[in-house]
Amino acid sequence: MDKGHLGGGGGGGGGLLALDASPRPLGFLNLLSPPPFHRSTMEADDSGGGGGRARRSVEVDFFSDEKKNMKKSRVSGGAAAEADDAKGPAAAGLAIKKEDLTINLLPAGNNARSDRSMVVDDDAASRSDHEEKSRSSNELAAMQAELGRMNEENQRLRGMLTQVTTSYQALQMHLVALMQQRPQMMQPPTQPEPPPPHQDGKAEGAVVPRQFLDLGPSSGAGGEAAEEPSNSSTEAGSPRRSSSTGNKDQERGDSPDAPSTAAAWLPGRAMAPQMGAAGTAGKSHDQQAQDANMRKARVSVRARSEAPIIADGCQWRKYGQKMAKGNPCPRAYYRCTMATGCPVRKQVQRCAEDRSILITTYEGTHNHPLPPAAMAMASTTSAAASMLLSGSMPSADGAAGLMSSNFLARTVLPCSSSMATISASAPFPTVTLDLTHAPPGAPNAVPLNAARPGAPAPQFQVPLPGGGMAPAFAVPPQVLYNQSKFSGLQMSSDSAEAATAAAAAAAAQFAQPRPPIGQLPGPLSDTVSAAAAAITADPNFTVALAAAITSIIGGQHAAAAGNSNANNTNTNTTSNTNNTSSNNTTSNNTNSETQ
DNA sequence: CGTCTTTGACCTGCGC
DNA sequence: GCGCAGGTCAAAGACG
Repeated sequence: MDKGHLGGGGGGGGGLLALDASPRPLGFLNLLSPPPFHRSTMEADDSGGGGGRARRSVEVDFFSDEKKNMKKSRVSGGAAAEADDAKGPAAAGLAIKKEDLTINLLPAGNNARSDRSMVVDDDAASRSDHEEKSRSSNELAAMQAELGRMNEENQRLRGMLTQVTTSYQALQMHLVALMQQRPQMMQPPTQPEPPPPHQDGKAEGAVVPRQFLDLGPSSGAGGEAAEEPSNSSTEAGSPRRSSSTGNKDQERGDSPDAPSTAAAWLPGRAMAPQMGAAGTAGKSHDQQAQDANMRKARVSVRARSEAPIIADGCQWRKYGQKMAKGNPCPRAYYRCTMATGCPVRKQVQRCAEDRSILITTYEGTHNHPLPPAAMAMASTTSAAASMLLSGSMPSADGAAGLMSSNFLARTVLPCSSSMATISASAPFPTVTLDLTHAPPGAPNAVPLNAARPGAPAPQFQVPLPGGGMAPAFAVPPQVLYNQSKFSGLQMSSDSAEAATAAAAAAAAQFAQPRPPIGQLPGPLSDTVSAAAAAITADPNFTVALAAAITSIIGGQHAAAAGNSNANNTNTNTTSNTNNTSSNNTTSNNTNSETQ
């Protein structure tokens, strides 16, 4: 049954449901990616005017508002644009909060004033009445004072957020740069040019640990990154062996060197060629095997969602659909289109047992800058893949490796042994992040789309830590936390630190935001609580607040370390991250515990 | 007209 | 060697 394609999926494109769900699951926050605010996915853009992407899929984008704004700047490529948007939206989000605040609270205040005026004019008012008025005006004053404070706080947080966003962007770019560089360094085998002094990651002592940690992105010699050395920005020009990932032509092998390149990252057919012909190019068998595995490493995310696809911040193009054996639901194949030659692909399929569960499997590492919104997922997946590969690399030591991987999984997700599973038995090593099960203490498996009853089938935003990108699931805090830890521990790579930091922030987010609000003391408590409730009811506010708090927390950490948040991160990134990672991880734990 | 989705055909790997 | 299944290609059609 080769032709197992579903006849219909979207039938010609119907329409993308760019639902603008104002009510967003409070649970989702993308830490590192400041842009959680504008989480507008590229797909969202499409819904607007761009090409016919509208029909792409029924993704729910909670940030469609921002999206609309972004739409104008839509962009083709926009990494830079994204960055800018990241800030803008974020600010916008905060601004909105203020407005909401004003809307919710001022009315009461105005009324109060009116009442007061009336009281003044009305001498006949009873004394008790007068007292009551006075009291209310006092309350009003208090409230206003409180409001003012909140506004100031808001401003402050906004500033911090902006700062963090900036730092984040810088870090991201730095990471990308590193990722691009590394492949080149590790590619000597396939490149005629004389290898730098220590090129080979395997040979270089200093690099070894690093490689272990960096698998994801660089995938060292083999990862997609390796395949696409540095074509992220200038893919077209570089002579680079037809940047495997390059354009379709190249992918298809049209290009002269297609065999080695195109095949390089093409899963099915690529592997063989890679290991065979390409392999002969010069890599040792071990190296080849390693590369192959890296390429094959997959990260699967299981989450409940009614949406056909999760918005992970990246732009995907569907290139195939097939019925998979043993599952009545079709499997859809998507390819990242944010960059021409991006090797990243993902498969989306619903769980046969529980169709409410969406299984998204990522393969490969982006070879281009990612919008903040996409950083979390990307980093997480690459980190997970890295961990997986490093731990289960057949060539290294199969059994032991696998064991260590599982160990890591357990270690990383102590709260839920089922949260993450690592399988090396499959055709390709796969890490499965199961977000369908809430860890102990958590409300319980929270249907992502059910996070908010009234909300339209959402797409969950997965606050994956990794450097930021947050895929898209509205997961329960606990889940996020675990997720964060998972990523944090897993990633030893540059992104790992970011991820870790994000994780910490995430943990903190859920931990700190609300309590304070609910703890407002005094007679104002009721009123303020009501107002706060109204305000916090707005997902945007929650997100913004969480992000702000996150930034604060991050700042504290940084301060502790004697560096700014950005510096801290950058430092980690540039230097060897081992210690840093662990530190960050620790921080995460601490934060989470705090909560 | 350009871009994206659909979907039948094709390729490749794997088990028997 | 054969059949099956997974994965990808690419022509055709749909959509804005």
